[in-house]
Amino acid sequence: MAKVKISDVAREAGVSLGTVSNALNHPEKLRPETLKLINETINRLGYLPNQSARQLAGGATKSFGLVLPRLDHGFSLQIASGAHNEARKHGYDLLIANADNDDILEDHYLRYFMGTQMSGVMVQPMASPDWHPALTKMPVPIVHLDIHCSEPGYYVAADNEAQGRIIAELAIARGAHHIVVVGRAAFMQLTLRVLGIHKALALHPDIKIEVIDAGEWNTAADGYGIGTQIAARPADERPDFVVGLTDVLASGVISALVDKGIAVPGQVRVAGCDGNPLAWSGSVPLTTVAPPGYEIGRKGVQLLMEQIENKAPAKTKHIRVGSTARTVTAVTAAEDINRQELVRPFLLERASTQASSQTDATAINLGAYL
Amino acid sequence: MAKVKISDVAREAGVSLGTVSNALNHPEKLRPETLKLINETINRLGYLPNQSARQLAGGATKSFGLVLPRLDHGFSLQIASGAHNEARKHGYDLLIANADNDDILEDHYLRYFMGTQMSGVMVQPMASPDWHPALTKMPVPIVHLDIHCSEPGYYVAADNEAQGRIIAELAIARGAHHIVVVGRAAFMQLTLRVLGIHKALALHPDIKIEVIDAGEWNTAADGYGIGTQIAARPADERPDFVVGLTDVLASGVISALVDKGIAVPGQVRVAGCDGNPLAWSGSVPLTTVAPPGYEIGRKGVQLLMEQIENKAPAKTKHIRVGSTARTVTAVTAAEDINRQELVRPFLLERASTQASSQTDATAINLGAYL
DNA sequence: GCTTGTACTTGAAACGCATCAAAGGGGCCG
DNA sequence: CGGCCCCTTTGATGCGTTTCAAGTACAAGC
Repeated sequence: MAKVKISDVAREAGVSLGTVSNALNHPEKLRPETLKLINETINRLGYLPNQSARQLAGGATKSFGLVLPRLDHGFSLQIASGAHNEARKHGYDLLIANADNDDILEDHYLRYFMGTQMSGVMVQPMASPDWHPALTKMPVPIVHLDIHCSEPGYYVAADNEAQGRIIAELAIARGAHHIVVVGRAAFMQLTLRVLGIHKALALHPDIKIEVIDAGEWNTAADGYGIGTQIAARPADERPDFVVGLTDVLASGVISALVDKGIAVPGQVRVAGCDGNPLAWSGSVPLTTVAPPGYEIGRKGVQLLMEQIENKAPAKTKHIRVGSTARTVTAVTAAEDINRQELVRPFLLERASTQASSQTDATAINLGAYL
Repeated sequence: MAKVKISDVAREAGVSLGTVSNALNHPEKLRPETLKLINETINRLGYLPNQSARQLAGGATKSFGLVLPRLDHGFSLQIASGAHNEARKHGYDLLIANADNDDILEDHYLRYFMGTQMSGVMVQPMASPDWHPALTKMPVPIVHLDIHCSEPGYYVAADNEAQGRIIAELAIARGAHHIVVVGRAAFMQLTLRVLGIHKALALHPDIKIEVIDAGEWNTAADGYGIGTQIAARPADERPDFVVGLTDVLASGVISALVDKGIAVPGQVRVAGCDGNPLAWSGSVPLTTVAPPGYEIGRKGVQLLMEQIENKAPAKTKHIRVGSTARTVTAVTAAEDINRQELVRPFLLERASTQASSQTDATAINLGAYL
């Protein structure tokens, strides 16, 4: 049961070590008969190249690492999916690690990947990537996903503030008079969404706005609680438009309202803010703003490729990917899964060597989304 | 920007190579001052151990590989989640690869993992694992998940036939007279579910049963189509109980029925068959049979550990994990996520050196589930 | 028959680290 | 002061590859 190594194959095939190696890596250099003989021997012996040795001897392998905060969040999955397809397109493997909402683990896997001679690494960080500047200085290309900060480095993110604006304008278009925003803005992304909502509503002082904290984890149960509370209000204090900062929050709110006999969207409209078609299997349609996770993953790999191919790439590059508002049902969600290759959202790119400040002032044409 | 290696650290810290290595792997062997000095130097230089070299020199690392057919299927995520937690508990890392429904890729990643000196590898295979007996013979522990075949090897699977029985008994308990099963039994798992349903209904000849193919991919859209068709039937030809072989199918059926003005569950009851709380964010509750993905992942890692720790383990071990029927809503689903550590479903284990035939005849006490 | 060139093949030298037998440095006892 | 033992540190060795300069064999051209 001892592992078969390259020297075993060489001896068995009656050729030298280097020839077997060539058969694996530069088959065009070998005479067809030799190649055939070696391949047969490899199969007969069940030889499997030791990746560690290959990497050690040959430098980086064609594979990327992706560290995600959780796997059960549809948005992360869309990122993984986009990154996967783009990586395969360039002939790279993609390995995924689950940090399980634990920043120690996140750091651990990040170091692991960087130490494995991965060609590049991507993270969807839980906190700001100021978090460990040491890693950014490593000689391994790294791209931060779904986050947008002023540190030098490579980032691909959705424009969360724009998402807030989109939702707000949606509410305005629907003639809302009283909006309730549900959720705890614990993460930067959510904070920006709230900011966007406020900015958009600044022009409409007649619309009343209220923000309700939903508990630490923004779960559906939290949403259900808030929904119940809203339902209990006298009709004239009840909002006509509820925004869940997260789709599951919105979903919980809907459940509660419906349970209490309040018509959705008849009496109260509810919108979400995650746009998570992969996870949305609800029978009731939900209008939501969809940050393009798939596209973020794709762009992330492209940035990695760019760093690999250019010897002296820009030190900093920020990409913002636009979002779209849409109504998803289980049916459209399923279609999306098959259609996602076609998605080509509006992109806004900027590259510079030290222009972190520039990238913060961005005007996105919202008209196209509504 | 050249990579810092262990010898750089050693020189800089004024100690020898082996000492730095010890600081990394056997810190207890070092004098505290030395350890501190080395750690400081490591941080100052930004040294990151080369995993390839470590693995090459030191043999297998403490990490497992998991190959999944898709990431956007909640069931696979539950597996990943269970495997992750169990692996971490034993101090192992878990790396995940997405085979993207492509058996070439599945094979590719499997070989990749085996070649990387992983301590063990798990697959949720797309086809039968007869598929590549060569890999099973490799000197790397391997466990097949969610599949149950007669080949020697290690398997952990849900009892899909029992799932069918559970659903059928649920229908009987609800007084169903006419059951429609929706879905294409393209995979072994689905076939077994249908078989279980038929077996359970064999005792009730008065109940009419009908199986409707839903198209190749069993999508929500397919379910919607079938739902529409069911709704269009005259009331007396309409079933009073619909089983979706998949949760998304059931979801599509519900959408269609509701759209056409048929009350669910008033006029027609609908049940699913995936039990996918992680993905279920619908506002309408769905009753479903939940194959314990989390538990399968957990058991998979345990089998891996067993193979690693025992020098001469059983050559074959099949584990079947029971399922539970339950009603999930977005709210309970979210709770499940936090509660999954506690799930301890009914287990049925068998171990033997050549008893592949035994394992096929299994009686599970269904009473406990209903 | 000798030279030059072409097409393959060879094997030794890294790659960066873990390991382990051996050496070093005290402290303690006789 | 010598001998012992224990705790800590050393550095040569090998892990399984890739790479590449050097080698071989053979054919064509003179």
